[in-house]
Amino acid sequence: MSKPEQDIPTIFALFNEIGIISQLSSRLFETRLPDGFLVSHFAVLNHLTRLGDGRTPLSIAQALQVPKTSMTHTLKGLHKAGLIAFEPNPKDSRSKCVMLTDQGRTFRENAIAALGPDMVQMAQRIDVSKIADALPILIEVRAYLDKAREAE
Amino acid sequence: MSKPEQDIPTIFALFNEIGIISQLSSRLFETRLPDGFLVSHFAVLNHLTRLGDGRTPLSIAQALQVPKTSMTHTLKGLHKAGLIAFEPNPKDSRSKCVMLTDQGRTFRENAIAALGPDMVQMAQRIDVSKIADALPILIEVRAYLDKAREAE
DNA sequence: TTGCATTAGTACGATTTCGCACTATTTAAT
DNA sequence: ATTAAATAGTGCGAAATCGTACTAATGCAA
Repeated sequence: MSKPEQDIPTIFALFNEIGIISQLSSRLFETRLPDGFLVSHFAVLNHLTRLGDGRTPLSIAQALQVPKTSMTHTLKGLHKAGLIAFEPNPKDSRSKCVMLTDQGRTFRENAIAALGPDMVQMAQRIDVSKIADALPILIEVRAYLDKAREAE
Repeated sequence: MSKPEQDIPTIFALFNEIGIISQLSSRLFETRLPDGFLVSHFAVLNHLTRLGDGRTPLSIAQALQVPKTSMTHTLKGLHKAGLIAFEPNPKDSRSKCVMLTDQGRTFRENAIAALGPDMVQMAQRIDVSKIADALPILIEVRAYLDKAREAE
């Protein structure tokens, strides 16, 4: 703790691994999605399913840590595919609410099912309890970066 | 171990966190790089510094897990900026060797220095020993995905 | 040796991503 | 109430990313 410079290589290594795993998992995931859909699309559907729909584009963008202009584009794609619907935001007419359609929910379920075999295979080859052990610090790092970004 | 389906949510959570951390750290990193440079550029310079230059574009692409067409583009940018040089590959004339220039080495050092304050601050707020503990499983996951991809 | 499959790299085009600038609306201050 | 500052979302343009298809060189087999 006395010499934080010593810790820098460890932090670098973390970001290095995370960058590559993110790259690998996204690409693998996308091969399992229907043509024309990306992880960015799935991430929105998943977010709305897990935390509830009716959220605004901005709040989704912040949760997924992408610029709001990117979210506009992603939502446009989901809307064109009929997976989400827009409703006016009764509390703020500058804004909108993003709603999941039935097709959107089905799409997410199918996507998860399509990944199932990969996940099961991975669960058989990797000690998942170690992943569970690693999750808290990752969540901590995420929260830290999130705050550091706000404070910028 | 008996019911891998139970592990799937844990694996999902891992990829979820990793995706967001990757997003956050890349964006933060890029704000510290000179204008026009991205994490993809730094990653190549860093790779060549750590493991030695003289590698081929394909081997770099595989190490960083990006398509070779993306690597062609990234290398073009580094070359235009004078940070790398190409030499013919004596063992295979289809290929080339990517060499670091002095400017390339300096660029990497400056980039790391520019990140220093962020890293130090993070090392002060986060228990880095927990990061060190988490690294082995991340490396294992990376290696697994890497193999799973080859076997595709 | 000859021929065929494989490999390294690239050109090209489609799409994504994202920063900047803008409009419309809301909030806050006086 | 009026005005200024902040906010939500988008249009636009530039750049990155990546899949497909191609060329050139290599390796392998008969």
